[in-house]
Formats: sequence, structure tokens, C-alpha cells
Amino acid sequence: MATGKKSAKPTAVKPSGKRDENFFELVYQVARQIPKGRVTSYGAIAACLGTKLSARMVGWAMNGADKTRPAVPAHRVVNRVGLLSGKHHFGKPDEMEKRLKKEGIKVKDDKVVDFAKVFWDPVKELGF
DNA sequence: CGCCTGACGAAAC
DNA sequence: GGTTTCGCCAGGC
Repeated sequence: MATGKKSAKPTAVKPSGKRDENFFELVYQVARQIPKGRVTSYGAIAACLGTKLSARMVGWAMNGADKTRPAVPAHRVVNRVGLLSGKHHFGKPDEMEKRLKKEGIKVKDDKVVDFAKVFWDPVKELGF
């Protein structure tokens, strides 16, 4: 690392700017731990990061989730009621539901069926 | 530099 | 019991 340059810039919300995305990275990392067929909530991730006071930022971090490599399964992240709040941000709302169904998660009326059953708590699973 | 917005959450009304 | 508002934090304009 002579130059020590980190070109890891998803250019999500910042096309041109230096952003460590420290907060965002944490969100991505936790979100990547979500096993297939499982879902979690923004607040759960936020609580895991310690930013439970601002679950909003978690969702925001997802803004560059699909731009992050490896891509973060943002489709497995829903709001606290199991509603596919971020489906409108996938470019196509059908994609999120389709993916969840494909992974074995039943989605009805834009919300996860048996959300409590497929709910994956990062704080609990990761032992936070 | 200040105001607004934003993929949440929980409480207040 | 549904709707509205505040709170939180950070970034965009």
C-alpha cells in the first residue's frame, strides 16, 4: 500500500467526496450476516451498531447497499413491522418481493408473512 | 451556515 | 384504533 489509496467509493449519496462511511460499513456488514430466508429490521441493525436512536440512518446506508461489493441483501432488511419499506428503492418494487419469496420468505401485501419467525436479530445472533 | 429531507420508531393525540 | 408529530443523525442543497 504505497499510495494507500482506498477506491472503495460506492458513490452512493456522494459521487465525489471522501467519506469513510464508517457508519454505513457497519450497517452493510451486519446486513450481510443475514442468512437466507431470514429478515431483519432497520432498528435491529441500528441497535446492533449502537445507533438504535436513529434507525433512519440504517435505511439510508442501504442507499448504497446494492452499490456495495459484495452487494448487501437490502431486500432482507425491512422495517420493524415487517413491511417492505425499501421496495420502492430497488428500482423496481417487484424485485424485493420476488427475492424474498425466492428465498422462502412469504410476502403478502408488501409485508413479510410470519415476520417474527423469519426475523433475524443481529444483536442476538451475533451475540451483541 | 442553515433548512429540509429521509428505506424508522415509538409515543402522543 | 388510526393518524400525526417528535426524536435521532447525517447528508444534500
